[in-house]
Amino acid sequence: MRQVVAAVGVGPGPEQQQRRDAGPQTDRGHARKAELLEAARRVFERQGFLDARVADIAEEAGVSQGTFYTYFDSKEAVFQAVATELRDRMIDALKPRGPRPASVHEQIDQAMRRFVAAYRAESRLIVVVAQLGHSTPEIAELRLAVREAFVARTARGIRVQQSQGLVDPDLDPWLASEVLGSMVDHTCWVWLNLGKDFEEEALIATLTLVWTRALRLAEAP
Amino acid sequence: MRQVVAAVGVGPGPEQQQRRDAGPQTDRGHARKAELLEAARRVFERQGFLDARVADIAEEAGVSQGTFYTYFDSKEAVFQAVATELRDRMIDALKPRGPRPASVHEQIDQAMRRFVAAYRAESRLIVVVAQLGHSTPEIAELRLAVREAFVARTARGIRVQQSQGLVDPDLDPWLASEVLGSMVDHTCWVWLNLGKDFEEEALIATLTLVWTRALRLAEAP
Amino acid sequence: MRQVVAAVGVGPGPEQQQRRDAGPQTDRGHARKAELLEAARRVFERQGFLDARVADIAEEAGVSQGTFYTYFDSKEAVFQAVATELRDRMIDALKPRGPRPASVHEQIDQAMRRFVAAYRAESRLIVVVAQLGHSTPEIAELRLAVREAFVARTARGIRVQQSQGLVDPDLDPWLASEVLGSMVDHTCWVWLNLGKDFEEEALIATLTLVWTRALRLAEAP
Amino acid sequence: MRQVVAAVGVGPGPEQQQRRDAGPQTDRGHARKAELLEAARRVFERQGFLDARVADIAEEAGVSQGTFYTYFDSKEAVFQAVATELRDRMIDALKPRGPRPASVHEQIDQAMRRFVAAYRAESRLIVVVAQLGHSTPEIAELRLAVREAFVARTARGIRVQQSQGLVDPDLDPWLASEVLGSMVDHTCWVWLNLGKDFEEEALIATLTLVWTRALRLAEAP
DNA sequence: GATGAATGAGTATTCATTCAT
DNA sequence: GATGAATGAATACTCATTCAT
Repeated sequence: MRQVVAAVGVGPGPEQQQRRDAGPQTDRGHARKAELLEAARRVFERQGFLDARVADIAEEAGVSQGTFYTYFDSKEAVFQAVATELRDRMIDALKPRGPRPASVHEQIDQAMRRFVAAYRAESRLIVVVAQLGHSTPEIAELRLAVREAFVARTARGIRVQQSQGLVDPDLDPWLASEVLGSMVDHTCWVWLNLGKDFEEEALIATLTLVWTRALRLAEAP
Repeated sequence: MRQVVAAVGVGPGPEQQQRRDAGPQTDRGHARKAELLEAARRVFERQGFLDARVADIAEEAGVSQGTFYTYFDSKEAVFQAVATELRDRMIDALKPRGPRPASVHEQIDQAMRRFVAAYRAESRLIVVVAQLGHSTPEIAELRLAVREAFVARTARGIRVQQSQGLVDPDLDPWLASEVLGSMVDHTCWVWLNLGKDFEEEALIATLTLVWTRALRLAEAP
Repeated sequence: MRQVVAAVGVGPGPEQQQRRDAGPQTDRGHARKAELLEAARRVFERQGFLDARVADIAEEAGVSQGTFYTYFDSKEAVFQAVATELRDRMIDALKPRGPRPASVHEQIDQAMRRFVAAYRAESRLIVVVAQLGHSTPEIAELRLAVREAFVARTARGIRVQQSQGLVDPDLDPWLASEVLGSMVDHTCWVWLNLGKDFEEEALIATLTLVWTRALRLAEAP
Repeated sequence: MRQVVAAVGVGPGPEQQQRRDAGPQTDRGHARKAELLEAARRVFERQGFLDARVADIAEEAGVSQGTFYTYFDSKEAVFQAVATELRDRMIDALKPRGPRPASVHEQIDQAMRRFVAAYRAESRLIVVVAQLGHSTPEIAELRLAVREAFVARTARGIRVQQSQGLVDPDLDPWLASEVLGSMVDHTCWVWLNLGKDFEEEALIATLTLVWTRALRLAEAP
C-alpha cells in the first residue's frame, strides 16, 4: 500500500510564490520549465498520477526537487499543465487536414481514422486523465473539452449535410453527435486501453457503417 | 489498561487469515459479514475508494476495526466483494423480465431502458469501480464482465434476428454489438456521471433509433 | 513487520479466572491441558516466542482459542510452563546414570557427553528461552536454574576430588566450576545453535582436556 | 493546515531510498546522520530493540520522524548500523595496545582484561544484539564476527607460542581457542549481563589460570 | 535561480484477551 | 467446559511541500 499525501491550506513563502506567479524570467528558465513539463508527461504516462512522485519528475528532468517548485505550484498543477497540452494536441489532431474529400462517406471515414490515430498516440495519458478526472473537476473539464470539440464539429457537419439534403433532416444533430461520439470514444477505450482485441480495419468499417446508417446517408458506400 | 506493541522482522504469514478463509461459522457471523459488506458499499459510494478508511466502514457497521478484519483481508478485499456484488446485480438487472415484446423495436427499446435504469441505480459505485479499475486488474475484470454479459446477449439477439430475416444479414453480430454497446454504455457515463444534461426520453429515443438503423431493422417504428 | 500486542492490567472476569486457578477438574480436563502444553512446545520450537500466536497453539492442539484461556492465563504463562518442563528435563538429563566410572577422567568425559546430548535434544527450545530471557526475569531464572544445577554439581565434585587428593587443592571449586561450566555451555551454543561446524569427538576431547588440565587432575588420560 | 492521506494498491518501490542509498550530500547531512546514529544507540541501549520506537530515536536526535527516513531505511537498518559500529569498536578494543609484555602469562592476563573492559563498556548493547541475533541473520553475523576476530587472534597466538616451545605442541590451536574463547565470553555474559556476582580480580585470575593450564604454559605464573 | 535537507500528518493491520452463548 | 466472535491499542513509513544556504 502506497500512501499519498497532499497538503491543503499551507502556502509557500511570499518569495517563491512570486517567482512562480511571475513565470520564468530568462530563456534558461523557460527551457527548464519546458523540460520539467516534458519530464512530467513521461513520468505520468509511465506511472499514472498517484504513483508518480514529484521526486520522480525532478529526477527525470535532472533537477532537484526544490527546482520543481520554482516552476510549478504543485503536483496537481503540473498535471493540469500536462493535461492542457494533451487537450490542445488532441483537438488539433482531430481537425481535418488536406483537401476535403468529395463524398460524405469518405469524410466520415477519415474523421474516424483521425480519431483512432489521435487516441492511440495519447492512450496512456488519456487513461491517467480519466483516472484523475473522477475526483478533480478541473481535469474532468479538460476531458470534456476534447469531447465537446469533437461532438460540436460533428454536429455542425450533420447540420450542413442536412441542409444539403444528404442526411436525414429529422435527426437532432446535437443528440446524434453526442451518441455517435460516445460510440467512437468508448470503442477506442475498450480497444486501446482495456485491451480488447479488435481488427483495426473491420472496426473502423463497422463504426463508419453504423454512423452513416444512423444518419441515413443518401450515398452508395 | 495498557498495551505494549512492538514490531519484529520475521515470521510466517497471518494466521487470522485462516479464519477469514474459512468464513463465518455461525449465523451471527454471517449476519455480521453481511452488515459489514453493506456498510462498505455505502462508504465507498459516499467517499470513493481512496478516501474511505477502514475505520469509516467499521463505524458505519457499528463494530470495532478489529471485527472488520475478522471477515475481510483488507480494504481492497472488501472492495472486491462489493464490486462482485455490483457485477451480479448489474448482470441480473440487464436480463429481460416479463413477456417478450412482440416487435424487435420494442425489445430494443426495453433493453435500453433496462440498461439506463440499472446504470442509474448503481452510478455512484460504477464511478468508484472505474476509478480503481485503472490500477487494479481484478476490478477491471469485474467491469469487463458486465460489459461482456451485455454485449454477448446483444450479439445473440442480432444473430436470431438475422436468422428471422428481420435485420441486415451481412452485419457482423459481434462487432456490431461491441460498438453499439459502447455507445449505450458511454452515453450513460457522460449523462449520469459526467453530468451532461440530456432529456431522458429524447436520449433513449435517439439511442434506439441509431441502434435499429444500424441493424437495418425491417420494421416500421 | 509483525506486531506483538500484550495487554497489561486487564483481568478476566472472575468466573474464568476461578476456573484457571482451580485447575482442571476432570481427567478430560487434565488431558486437554497436557495436550495444549505439548502443542505449545511444538509451536514455540518451530516459531519462537514472538512469532508464535495463541491461535497457532490452539490450532495445533485442535481446540478453539477460547479453550486455551480455560487452562492458561496468557501466552507468557504457557511459555513459562513449557520452560519449566524444559528446566526439569534438563536437570534430570544432566544427572549421572548407571554405575559411577572408576576414573575421574571418565566421570568428566561422561558428564560432558551428557551435557552435549541434553543440549542437542533441547537446542531449539533453549534458543527461545534465551531470547525471551533477555526481557523476562522469570524466564531468565529458569535458565539460570539449569546452569546452577550443573555448576553446583560440578563444584561438589571438585570438592570431593580435592578431598581425595586427586585435583589441585588450591582451586576455588565454585569459581572453577562457573568458568568451566560457561566454557561447556557456550561451546554448545556456538556449535549447536549458531551453526559453527565442529567435529563432535574432537570437540568433546578438547573440552575434557581443558577441564582436566584446569583441575590438574592427577591421572593419566 | 490539513493533510489528506490515502493508500492505494500498486506502485514501484520507494524513490526516497535512492537518496538514502546515495548518502548525505552536504556536511550538514553527514552531521545529521551521525547524530541520528548516536541517538539510536542511546535509545537501543535504554529500551532494547522491540521497545524502541522510531519516534523515540527522532526525538532523541531532536528531529522529525521524516528526517529519520531521510537517512535510514527502517528501524532495522539503523540498528544494523549501530551494531556494525559496535562490532568495529569491539574488534578494535580487543587489539593489544602498548608494548608487548615480556611473559606469555602477562600477555594472556592483559588480553583477558581487555576483553572484560570491552565487554563491560558495551554490555547493554551486546544484550540487544544477542536478542535480535536470534531472529535476524545479518545481526547474528555481526555477533559472530567479533567472536571470530577474538578466536582467530588467540589461535594465531597459540601457534606462535607452540613454535617457540612455550606451550603444548599437541594442542589443536583452533579448537582450543574456540573453547577458551567461549569460556571467557560466556563468563562475562553471566557476570555482566545475568548479574551473577563475581569478584573481578578473582574471576580474571581464574580465567587466566584455566587458560594457561589448558595450554600447559611452561612458565611460572 | 538552484539545491539538499527538514517537515509531519495520516492509517492499515495484528493478535492477546474477554465474553456471550 | 467449549466455542466463535468481538475488541482496540499501538506504530512504521511516505511524500508533497517549504526553506535556509
